[in-house]
Amino acid sequence: MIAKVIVDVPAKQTDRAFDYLIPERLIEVIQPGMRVIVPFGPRTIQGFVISIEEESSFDKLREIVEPMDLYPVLNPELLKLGDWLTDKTLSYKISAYQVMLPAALKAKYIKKLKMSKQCQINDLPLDIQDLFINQQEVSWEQAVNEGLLSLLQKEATKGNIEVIYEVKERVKKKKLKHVYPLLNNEELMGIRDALTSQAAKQKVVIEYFIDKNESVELRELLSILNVSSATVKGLVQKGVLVEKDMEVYRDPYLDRIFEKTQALRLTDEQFAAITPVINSIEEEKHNVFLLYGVTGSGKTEVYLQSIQRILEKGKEAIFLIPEISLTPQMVKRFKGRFGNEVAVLHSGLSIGEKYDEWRKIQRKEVKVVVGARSAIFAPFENLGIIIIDEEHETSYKQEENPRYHARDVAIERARFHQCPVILGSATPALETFARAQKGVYIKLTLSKRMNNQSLPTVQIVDMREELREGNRSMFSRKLLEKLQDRLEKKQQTVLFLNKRGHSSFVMCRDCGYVVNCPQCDISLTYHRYNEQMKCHYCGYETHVPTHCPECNSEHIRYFGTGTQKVEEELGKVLPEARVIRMDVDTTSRKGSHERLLNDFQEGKADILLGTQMIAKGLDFPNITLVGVLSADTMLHLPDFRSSEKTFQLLTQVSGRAGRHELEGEVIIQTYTPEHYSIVLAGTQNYDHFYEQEMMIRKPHQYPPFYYISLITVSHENLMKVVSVTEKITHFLQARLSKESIVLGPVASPIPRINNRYRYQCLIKYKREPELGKTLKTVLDQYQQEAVSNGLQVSIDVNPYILM
DNA sequence: AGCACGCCGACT
DNA sequence: GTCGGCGTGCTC
Repeated sequence: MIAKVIVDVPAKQTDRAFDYLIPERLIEVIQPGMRVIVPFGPRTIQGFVISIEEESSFDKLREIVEPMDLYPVLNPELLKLGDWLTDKTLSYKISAYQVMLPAALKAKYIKKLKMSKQCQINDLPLDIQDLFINQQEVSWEQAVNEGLLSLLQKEATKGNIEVIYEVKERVKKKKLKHVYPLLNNEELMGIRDALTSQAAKQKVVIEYFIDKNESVELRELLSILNVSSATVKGLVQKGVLVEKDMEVYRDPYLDRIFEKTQALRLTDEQFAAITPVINSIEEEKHNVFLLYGVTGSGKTEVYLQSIQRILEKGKEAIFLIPEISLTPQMVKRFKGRFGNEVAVLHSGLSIGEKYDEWRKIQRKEVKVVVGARSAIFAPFENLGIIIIDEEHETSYKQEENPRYHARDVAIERARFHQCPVILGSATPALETFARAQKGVYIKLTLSKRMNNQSLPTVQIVDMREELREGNRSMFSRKLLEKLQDRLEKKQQTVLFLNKRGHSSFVMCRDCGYVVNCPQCDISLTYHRYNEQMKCHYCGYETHVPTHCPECNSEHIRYFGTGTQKVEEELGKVLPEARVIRMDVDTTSRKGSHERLLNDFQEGKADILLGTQMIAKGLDFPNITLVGVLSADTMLHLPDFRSSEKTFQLLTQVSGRAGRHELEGEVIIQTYTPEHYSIVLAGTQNYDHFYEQEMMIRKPHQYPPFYYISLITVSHENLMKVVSVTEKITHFLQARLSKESIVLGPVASPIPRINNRYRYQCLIKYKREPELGKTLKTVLDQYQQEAVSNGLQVSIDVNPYILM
């Protein structure tokens, strides 16, 4: 029997199945979807069996060494999905399979040197003999470090030394030692009575098991009975007890009790929204729904009850949520409703923890997965629904290969399972809303907040005006006044600082010189804790200069506003306010995110100050004021979606206020109060924004009117980059239809990263069925060059970031 | 991706 | 004459 195997070598030439002989003893064992260890050239590597066949056209077949799994890690659906993913994202098969699995299943390779069997230690040169005196094998690294590599290689050609390649699992299954008695109570009593008085401790252990004749964790037993492991070992030797390793899960939520919650009564609107979903579930029909509901309109309850119905039908559900809003609050809602039917997958978990959550899914021990982007690949086999909350979030798009969008994968999987998809948002992506308008998706609307609470009132403050009237602080008078008011009323405020596109850079106040990265054409970001400036792209780090390198002025310092700075300023203007700051610095430690939010919820602070991460999901009754310190920082990014992103963010943040009994107020500070995305965020009118934005996208031929694909070329040599990009552009212009637009070559918005120049070519098209093939030819042509001369070509179909 | 094979310059 | 540079091509 032959296994077709995709090997773990992400390269153009190896991006196809290789045939392997299945040895006799493994014929019943090896199945499609399993990971196997195979010889590949001189190495041994990991591979995925994609199918099993009778024969092969290749005549020098080698054998599979061994399987790495007891059961397939990829089911037939996921194997097929891998093909689809490869096709859509122009990525390698192996990368597609790897992205669908937890990182723990990615192989680790070890290279070692070993003395051959026929070789005696005296046959080796003296320098090497030391190495093998006390050990059989020497790691490759050690050989390199001790500079013995060339000597060893010489011996290897003589046949005295062998090079071994080993495939290792990245993560071990966590195991705990358990013990249990082999005998029944009567026999145990017999043994007990036969024990001499010296064996008092053994007696204690036996009595424990007489009382409780079942398996117990060794460590626990030792601590309960206060005996040593030697005691237990003695009994094991006598054949009274047995030890065995029991596999356990690393459960990040182990000691937590989740209060059981019941389904809430739906409002009329919620009921109207859920009905078509339920119908779709009952009819096992594939539909895509857009659940378009204003902030605080109770979308989550609709999700929960849809999932409830899926569980009643014995099916499974995937619930996606952006990493940033995968808060403990959210987890609590799911675990509270569905108990241990829920697995949670997010980046805060260790590799081992993720692996364990994944195995719970694989073994059908859970029915619901709550997770960020990659949870879309949860290995369910009987999927009943996929829900994507905050579907407009850009984090659903993976920015490395394979560059997939979770929304597309969701729809593909749902099509396979003939089940519904719910895309939920108060501010849908323009593409999504357009499809809903066209009837491709079914639009379900929640226009009212729960408890009939009105949306918060929004005021836009012109910061230029403030400046003109002599207020140079970062708080407008209006915001300050409201802040004071909330302090007096003992109500809470959320202050939002949009840092994206506004990181603190170092600038000379005399000549305007900005410190840039010497290798990448972007400004360095100032980090206060070590007084250093760092490049976001290549990691270059340097001290803040004391004098301007251009004009030698001493007035060189950092600009821009960080959360720390705001916190300081707050301390000056409102010294009595208690502030909790949430940003990457204060939430990097595990669990600190949760702790800070808990503190805020419990009223231990008056003001919650933070970045993106507080824009979503916060749902605390006492928040009545939201302040946005600078609304327009991301408006000037070189991205056609910047207005959309600004509107979405402002609307999301505003939605944090007044979600319960108390009414909410929002203050948005801006330097461009006339910009439509800010004006309309003020009225919180998405429909209006949609129309306005569509009117702008249309003449510029941007999505949703056109699809786009982006090709980025990079190389150390600027001329090379330009000429290759030019060639690609011409090639595409010749190949694509007249209706399509090929733009370029142009310098990328980040024209240089790590000393590599970057040029790009943007394709806009409405219908281009052969585009995938054409782009693949471009990749085939130039990816070969990558090895020989360092040219890199990357293609992003439907990019979210044009950089 | 690794690695071997193979063909040309600068050294014992 | 050989050691070693990296261009080329293969891995079931």
